[in-house]
Amino acid sequence: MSNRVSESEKWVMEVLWQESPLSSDQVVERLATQDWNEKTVKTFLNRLVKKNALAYTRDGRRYLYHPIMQREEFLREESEGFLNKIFKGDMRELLATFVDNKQLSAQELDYLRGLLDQTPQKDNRGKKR
Amino acid sequence: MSNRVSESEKWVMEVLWQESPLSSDQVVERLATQDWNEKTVKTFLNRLVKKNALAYTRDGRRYLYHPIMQREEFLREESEGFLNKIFKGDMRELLATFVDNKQLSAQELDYLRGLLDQTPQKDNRGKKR
DNA sequence: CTCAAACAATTACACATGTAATCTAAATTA
DNA sequence: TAATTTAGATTACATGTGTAATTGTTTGAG
Repeated sequence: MSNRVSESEKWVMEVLWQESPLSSDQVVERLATQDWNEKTVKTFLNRLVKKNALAYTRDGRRYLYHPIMQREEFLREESEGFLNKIFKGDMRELLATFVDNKQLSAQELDYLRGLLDQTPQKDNRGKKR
Repeated sequence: MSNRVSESEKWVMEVLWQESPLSSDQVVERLATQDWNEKTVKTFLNRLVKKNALAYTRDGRRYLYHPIMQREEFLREESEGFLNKIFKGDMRELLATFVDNKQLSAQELDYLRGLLDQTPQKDNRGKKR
């Protein structure tokens, strides 16, 4: 089995990133909008445990699940993968496609400008790691 | 069969976006770096034709392939899908993740600032195209 | 203590994808 | 013309994913 969290599985992760630990039934409840059978959700919980994205503690006869993989880590990995797969790692083309085709709102543009203004650049000193 | 161009298939598309029409052998040549068996590439060509991403004309006993789907269209769709799947359509979070985690270079930042300065905003009147 | 309810674990099955091998028909060559 | 080559067409098969149903097991209700 791959170790990657699939699209459907991601919805389960989102629930648990928002609130955890939760029992499988609680996860099912919170995914009512997805209109999945309870069994389906449980399959995803199982697979996510096997993928080391979730873990659980026992609570009597049932499990309480909590994330191991963190949301930021997930987003970072997916973003990185997407950039490489679709844009061959060319950030400028990615940005151009988004900025160009998405017709960003004034707010999004301002937000982005703000980000840029605070963003330390790659060649800055003081970046530890 | 899904109509989506898969990751491997995309490499074939890239070749033909760059230069077309090409015979299958020519495509194989240009994909030498991928280290795929010729049969594998042929499979991808076939699937891409079925998916209406490629078409061909006959040239004697062989086919000359050319793209139907355009690169910009592909990038736009993939970007849109990624934004929705991973960031639930929240452009700000996407941008934040990229800007934050990718540690953009000074050049990329400048490039992005330039894009922003010319980008017409969503609520602008006179949106042409 | 026995049995049913309710969990989790296991199994199922179709479709997509990666990765080819085999089959078939047409063209080339002997 | 018969045999061989070769291109495309068809088939193959494992793994991942979506989507559950079935089986096994523990615990609470009688």
